[in-house]
Amino acid sequence: MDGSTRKGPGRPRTRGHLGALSAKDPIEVLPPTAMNILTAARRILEQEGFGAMSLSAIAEEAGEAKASIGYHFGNKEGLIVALVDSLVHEANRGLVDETHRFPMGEQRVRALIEGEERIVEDIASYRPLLEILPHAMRDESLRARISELYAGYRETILEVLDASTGPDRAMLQPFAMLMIAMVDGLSIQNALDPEGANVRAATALWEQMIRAYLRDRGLIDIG
Amino acid sequence: MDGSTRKGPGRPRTRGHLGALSAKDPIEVLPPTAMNILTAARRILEQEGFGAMSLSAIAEEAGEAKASIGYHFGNKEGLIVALVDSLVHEANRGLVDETHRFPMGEQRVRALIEGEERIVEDIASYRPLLEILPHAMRDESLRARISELYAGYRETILEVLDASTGPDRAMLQPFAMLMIAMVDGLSIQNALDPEGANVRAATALWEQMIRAYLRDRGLIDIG
DNA sequence: GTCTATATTGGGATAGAC
DNA sequence: GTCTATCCCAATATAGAC
Repeated sequence: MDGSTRKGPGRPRTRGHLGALSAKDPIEVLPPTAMNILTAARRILEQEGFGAMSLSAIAEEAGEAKASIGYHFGNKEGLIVALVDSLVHEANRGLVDETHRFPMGEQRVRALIEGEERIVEDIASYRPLLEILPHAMRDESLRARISELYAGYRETILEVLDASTGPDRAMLQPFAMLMIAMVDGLSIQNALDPEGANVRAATALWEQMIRAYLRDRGLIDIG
Repeated sequence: MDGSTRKGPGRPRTRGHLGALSAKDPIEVLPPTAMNILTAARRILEQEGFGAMSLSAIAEEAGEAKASIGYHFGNKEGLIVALVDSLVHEANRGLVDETHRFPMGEQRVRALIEGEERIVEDIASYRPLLEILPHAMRDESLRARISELYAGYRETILEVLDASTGPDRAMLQPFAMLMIAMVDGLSIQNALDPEGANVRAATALWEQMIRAYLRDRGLIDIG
């Protein structure tokens, strides 16, 4: 249980605090074996869930020895933390990339909305996060990381709305929360019942409501 | 794995299909030992999560013998199914009770919105569902049950809006989905970061948007 | 119906050779 | 750094006495 006595690089890496959008942090710098293990763990998480992430299953999927997990990540908890870090980093970078391919303004808002609609409709994309959430709520270290991810989401949305600074910021913070909540909430309904729940109609309605709101406030009008 | 060869009452109970709001279905009719086990499992799920629901932990919490779980529920899967049934039934009844204490109209809509706000702000109330969701997505029998729960939610919301029948129904179905999605999504953000995320501001904004929408459509105006 | 005791499996961790 | 072999423990399931 006490990671401080272990050998190898697997001991908890010290890091001041997790910068929300740290440039190229996390894992591409890992030794190849560690990378294999991490991506294997991720595949299992995505396809079979958290409960299926046994060390044996991960080692087999990775084509590495089970003991190598201990060497590189200390223990299972260390592996999970590294995995969450990689998920968080990639998710955040995904949203940023998606929106920044367009110049500020209507186009970028469009890209944001369309990106979110795509996430809602792609069941697999929401799965890893949903698998991790329950554990994150019981583990302070995971909770903080996922929480940073959400803060980064909110920040990106504000930026897309051209409100990352300025007087609109306070007003649009809750709006950003609603945008994110809608993605999560509709993803759940879509995953539970893709047939019965008409997610497309719901996202269309939501888009209408967004437009009405932004127009009323004299903000960007996405026609 | 094959439940068909077991002894005792624990074999999978046949049921035609799960009526969304079946009057008093599920578990109050269980023998006392089974009830103890079920409520104990539930306490553990709420307080320590799905992963902590080992048969030993449940038996200890219930003050019953571990083997009695096998006798009454067949195996662990049978217990989980019964647990989800009880959660679903209670959750649905909760929403119905909450809204039906008022006459149709503005008051009932108010009760709906306030009930949802309370859920968002009460972290514990969302927990059991969030714990179960990942498993429900991998287990068809659980998925169907939770999916019925959501269909029941939608139905209740339509009824509160006085649109369970009639031409408004098709139009308001997506609206009901958004209402539910917002509860789920904001609950997540609140659980992850009660301090950093200003959930009250977000729910207030959402209420504004709801009102504007319903007013525009000439539907119930909740002043 | 309920309990004790046990069979069996699989998980995480690590020692020690290479 | 990597691998094999092993240890220890917890978990599910069930046999069989009561």
